[in-house]
Amino acid sequence: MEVTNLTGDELLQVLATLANPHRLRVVSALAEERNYVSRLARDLGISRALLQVHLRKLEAAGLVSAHIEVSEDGKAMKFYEVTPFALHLTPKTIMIAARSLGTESDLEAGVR
Amino acid sequence: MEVTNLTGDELLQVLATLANPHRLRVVSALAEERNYVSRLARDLGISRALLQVHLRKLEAAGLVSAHIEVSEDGKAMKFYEVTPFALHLTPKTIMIAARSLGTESDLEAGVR
DNA sequence: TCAACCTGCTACTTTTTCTTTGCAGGTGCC
DNA sequence: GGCACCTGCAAAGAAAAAGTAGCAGGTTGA
Repeated sequence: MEVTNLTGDELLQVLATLANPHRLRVVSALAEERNYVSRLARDLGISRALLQVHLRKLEAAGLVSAHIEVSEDGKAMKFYEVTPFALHLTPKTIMIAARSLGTESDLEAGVR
Repeated sequence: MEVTNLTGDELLQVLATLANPHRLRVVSALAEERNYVSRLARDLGISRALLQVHLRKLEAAGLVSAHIEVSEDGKAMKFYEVTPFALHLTPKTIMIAARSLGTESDLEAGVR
C-alpha cells in the first residue's frame, strides 16, 4: 500500500482513520500480535462496543483485516491483524494525491 | 520532520490536520508555489475566512509557515509556504509513536 | 438452567469539527 | 471620499464523529 497508489479520497480516508488515539493504539497493538476483539478490548481498557466501531473503520480503510477462527473449545473468535502498509507523506506525494480529490464526486454531488 | 521523531500526540495532530480535503489542497497548492492568503483563497475557490481557519491549523501542526511581506504598492501580505516534511507511516512506526500516546495528558486530565 | 465466555448491532447522546456571517483594522489610487 | 485591494478575528449555526447503553445471537461446562 503506497501513497502514490492511492486516490486523494482514499488517502483522506486513511488519514481520517488514523487520526484517532484509540485507532492508533489498535494498530500498534495489532502490529505486535494479532488478537481477537474481546481480548483486545480488555488489553486496551476500552469497551467492546467502542472497539468494534474503531475496528470497522480501520477495516474499511484497509488498515486491518479480520477472519473468524473457532477455538478448541468451540468459541467463534474474530481475529484481527494489521495490513502491511507504507505511506510516505511529503508535500510532493500529497500534491500528487490531491489531484484526484473530489473531482468526480463534485460533479455527481450536483454542484451545477 | 520524521515520524520517528514525533510523539504520539504530535503524530495525532499532524494526521488530524491532514485529514481534510481543503487542507490537503492547501498543502498541494503551496507545494507548487508559495502564496498569500487572498490569492490562495481565490485559487482554491473557497472563502478567505475558511482558508484562514485551515491555515491556522496547518501552521499549528507545523506543516506550513508564514511571514509577512510588503508588496511594492505597500500592501501587507501574508505569504505561506509548506514545511518540508516526510512522514513514513507503517505499522511499526505507528507502534513506536503510540507508546507516547496520551500518557502524561492522562495524568494531567485528572484521571487520578 | 445458569454462568462465563465469544460475537453482533443500532438508537441515542455528547463532543468535536467545520463553515458562514459579519465585523474590525490597514494601504494606495482615481 | 470612495473603491479595490490586503489583513484579522469571533460568534453562532450546521454537520460529522465519538462514545454509551442496551439489546440480540451463539458456544461450553458446572
